[in-house]
Amino acid sequence: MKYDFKKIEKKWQKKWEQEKVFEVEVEKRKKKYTIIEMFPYPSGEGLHMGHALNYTIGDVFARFKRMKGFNVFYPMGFDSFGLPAENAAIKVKEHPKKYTQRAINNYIKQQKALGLSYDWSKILSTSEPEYYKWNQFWFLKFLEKGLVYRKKSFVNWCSKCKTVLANEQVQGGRCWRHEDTEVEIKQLEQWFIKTTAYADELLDCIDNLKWPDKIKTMQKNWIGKSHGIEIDFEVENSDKTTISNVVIVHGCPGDEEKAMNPKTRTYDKHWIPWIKNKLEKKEIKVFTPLMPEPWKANYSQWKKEFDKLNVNGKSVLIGHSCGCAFLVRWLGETKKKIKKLILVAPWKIAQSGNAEEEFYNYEIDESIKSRIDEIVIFTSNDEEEDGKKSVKIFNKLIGGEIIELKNHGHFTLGDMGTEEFPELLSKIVGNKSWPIFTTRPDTLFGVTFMVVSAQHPNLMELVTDNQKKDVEKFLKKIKSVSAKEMENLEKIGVFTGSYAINPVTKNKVPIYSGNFVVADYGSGMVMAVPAHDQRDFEFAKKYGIEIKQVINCEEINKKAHIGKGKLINSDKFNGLDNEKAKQEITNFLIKNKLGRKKVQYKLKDWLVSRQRYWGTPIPVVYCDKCGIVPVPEKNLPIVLPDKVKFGKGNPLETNKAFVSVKCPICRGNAKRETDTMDTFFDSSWYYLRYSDNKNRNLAFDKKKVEYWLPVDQYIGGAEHACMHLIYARFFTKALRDLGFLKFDEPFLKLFNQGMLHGPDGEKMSKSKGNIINPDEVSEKYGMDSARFFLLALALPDKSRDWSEEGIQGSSKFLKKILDYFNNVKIGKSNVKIESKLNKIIKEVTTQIENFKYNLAIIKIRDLFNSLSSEESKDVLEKSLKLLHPFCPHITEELWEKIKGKGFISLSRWPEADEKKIDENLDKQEELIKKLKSDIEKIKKLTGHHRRTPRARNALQGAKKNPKIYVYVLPNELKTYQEVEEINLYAVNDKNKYDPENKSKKVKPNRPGIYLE
RNA sequence: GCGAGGGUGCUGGAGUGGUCAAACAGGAUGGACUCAAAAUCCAUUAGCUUAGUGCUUACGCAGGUUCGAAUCCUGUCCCUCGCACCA
Repeated sequence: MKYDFKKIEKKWQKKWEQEKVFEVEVEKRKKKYTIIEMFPYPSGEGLHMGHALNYTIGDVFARFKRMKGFNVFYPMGFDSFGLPAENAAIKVKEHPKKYTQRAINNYIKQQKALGLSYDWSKILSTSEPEYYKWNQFWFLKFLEKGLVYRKKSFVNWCSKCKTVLANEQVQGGRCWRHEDTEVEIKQLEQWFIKTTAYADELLDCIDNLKWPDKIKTMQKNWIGKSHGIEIDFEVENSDKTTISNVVIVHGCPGDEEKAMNPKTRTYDKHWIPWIKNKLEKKEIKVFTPLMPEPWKANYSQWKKEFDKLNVNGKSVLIGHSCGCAFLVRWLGETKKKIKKLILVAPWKIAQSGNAEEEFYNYEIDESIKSRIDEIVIFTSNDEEEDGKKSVKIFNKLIGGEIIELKNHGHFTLGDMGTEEFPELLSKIVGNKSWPIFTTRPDTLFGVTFMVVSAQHPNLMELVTDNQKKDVEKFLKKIKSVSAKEMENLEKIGVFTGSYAINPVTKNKVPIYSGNFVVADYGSGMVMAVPAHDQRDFEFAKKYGIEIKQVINCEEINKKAHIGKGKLINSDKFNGLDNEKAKQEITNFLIKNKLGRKKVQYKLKDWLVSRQRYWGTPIPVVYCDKCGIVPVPEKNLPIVLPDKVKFGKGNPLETNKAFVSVKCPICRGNAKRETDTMDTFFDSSWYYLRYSDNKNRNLAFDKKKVEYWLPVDQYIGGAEHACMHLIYARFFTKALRDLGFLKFDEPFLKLFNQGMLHGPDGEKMSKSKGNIINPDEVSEKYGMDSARFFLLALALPDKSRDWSEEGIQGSSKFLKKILDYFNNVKIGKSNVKIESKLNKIIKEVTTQIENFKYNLAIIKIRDLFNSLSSEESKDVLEKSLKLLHPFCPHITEELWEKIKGKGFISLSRWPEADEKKIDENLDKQEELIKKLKSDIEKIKKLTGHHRRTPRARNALQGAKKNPKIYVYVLPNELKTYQEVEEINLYAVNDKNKYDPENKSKKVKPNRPGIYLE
């Protein structure tokens, strides 16, 4: 019979939709099960068969869990912001909004045609203001909490995407979207999210997740936690010890210090005496002038005092707090040239400062930065708000490097908890000390050189005039290396001219710049121990650097010695086992304040700003007076303007109406941020929004989120291991700490589906022309056939190739089932089939539970193949149910036929009845099968149809169409009873007819056969 | 280089100590049906041999453990995926 699959599919898809079969609501009493597939980016090209496979894998699971009695939450949405829409807009001149809407509509249509059981009422799309309003909301919350910050740093830029990229989006030095495009390193100011704040928790929770091990290890490696020690190495650059003097201007204390004597007052204390002492030991002249009446500081009085000092082009000026305000004003007025200006916790806000108002109220002269070699501003994460504002004010006009330290408050003794301020010291003397991270302190005595990253921002500070040419040549050379060569690049480097001093041996070792050191891991410089590190070894061999053995082993010739051993050449640590030495040396360094224990992560903060249009606008404005100002929550969403000009850079920049705004604080003129958010921001929390997708007042209702989330089963590709999946985990934790969520992890279980390749075994792509279109397949064979075929092909997490014959086979099988149900007589079933059915129910249930769909399908095939022309209604129903998750349409159709009403989609999954399972029946069946096949063979060889040469041979000496006698053991008589066209005897049968004594050879399960 | 997972018949892919020449499917070959084809059904599909039981060779390669290995162990080669100079 012919079947109109398309008609059946349409019929049921319509019914499911009309009767809202898959729509769910919070039902406190029912156990929920949430299944979410990574939502797609709606591409204009529509779905191909590979997508169909991905969704079907989830759908089978959802249908199964639903039948198992769970309140199944299975929504779908669209990750609709993103570059392709914008690029299409530029190319075909269609607005991204239109393009996206069209693509989404097409997706929905296609997805519905696949027979997926989504609850479409929960749909969302990230490019709608109702959604991205909450992106902006989260951004502001993060900002408040200090989880978002803006920083100038070295970032990755893709020239094709025309935007910066997050670390996670750079793969092997290339853009994740453009495998042929090497990213450029640029120094830019960008927005970052402090994912590193959760590095430890992200790492620790991984083990509790039921995720594929592969993904778990990938994430662990990405976070890359390692324990080690940071050792301070003094760095010497003979060219740069050219400071004539250092002047430190203290801040302004409150009135209470007026009466205090020099011993008890604090304003010229905290780190000032310490730094003075340190510098004087290095024979640097230090002035720490006491300014007149600092509790009511007056600029001209201070100036009089200050002018007494010899400030010249080689001076370093340091200010603390309002001392900074003084220095900047003084530098502006006198137009003096100096070497360095260092502002420590600067202050420029009159209302909250201790000095007279006129002291602060002056215009900063921007030109001073042209007269100073280096400007540095120190601040702290826990500085007061006005202090932070002051930093921004100074930085905006005179620039300079901002160094934010942790828990230093206003850099007074109480705030810092110590008078030591080594960061300042190193800034004054020009990075005189570098902290070096190592996990091998046991080899410290074997350090024979240092290597600093060629990309390090402070590299040039180490380079002496003599070496400048060489270094520049080297930098040029490594820049021209193509991405391909990067893969097994030779380690090369160049001497910088500077030396480092080993803190324990006091040996002077050369500092090289090398292409194999990562700039932003550790401090960007490594201590090299060529005897015990392969990389260092190669480098040392190449440049003829000394190789000093410190762990006892054989002569080192071709390879470094990496393993264990006892220490040698290591002074008082000699003879120690190297593992033991690690601890001892670490303790020694800590005791002598030469180093500290350090945990180092590979994970970096997430760069979220993008210089593109089609994304969520970042909700801040830049005000000339107030600096960076967050947009008040009540003004959200900041809607992306429709009317923009595409083509040159970010269209938002040229949109005046969007850019020019009033400052929310001072009402003055301000500029809106034109960067948009990385679309991974959108996808970091969409699963939460599903639970309450229409809420206009909240991102989601707490009760709804708490019922439906976290996701029980998440399904998606492995390519997101270190991107989406880390961001989403971070988000969940951050929102938890902001009080929005109660759980720690978004996705309890994760399944990675495999990929569907084209018939040629290649990845499906338009350019290869091997794309299989689901619409066409469904037209030809029906969607159920396609689903059945795709899932039968391989384990769902393995990749597979599409094949036309394959789907024909599946289609045949389904037709057979339809035929069978059209002809089957409903009556009684025998014990055998009952046993088989129950056994298979048991197997299929666990197989689906464990995503072994292909094995489940094998069993289901076996089951249907064993059904006879008459079966009980119960057997038929249960069999259909087993098939339903895979082939939802035809099973609904057949269900209607035998049951008359209701949806099989909503029926209960069958339970296996253990009592009915009889293992022996199976074995018996096999024996019969074997005997039947033997008889078949004999008949063929002796019958009329002998067309093969073999059959002709075999016939010699045998009668045509002989009678067949079969002898079995008496207890097996019953087993073989049903084999037709033979004469069956038990070996001890009285009536036996056995001229050749065949019965003597009969063994258990092995009948004897005699032909007459 | 490191980490993870693999290598089974013509193909996809089951199988983790005997019941395995190896599920299930696809392909191929032969047969039944038919005037013929498609569809359907049946059989065969490592080699030799027998009516049948039998024998030989096989689960990347080479060894080992065992009464017995696709399955356990050791070494080795190859493939796929991920990270990539992380100190």
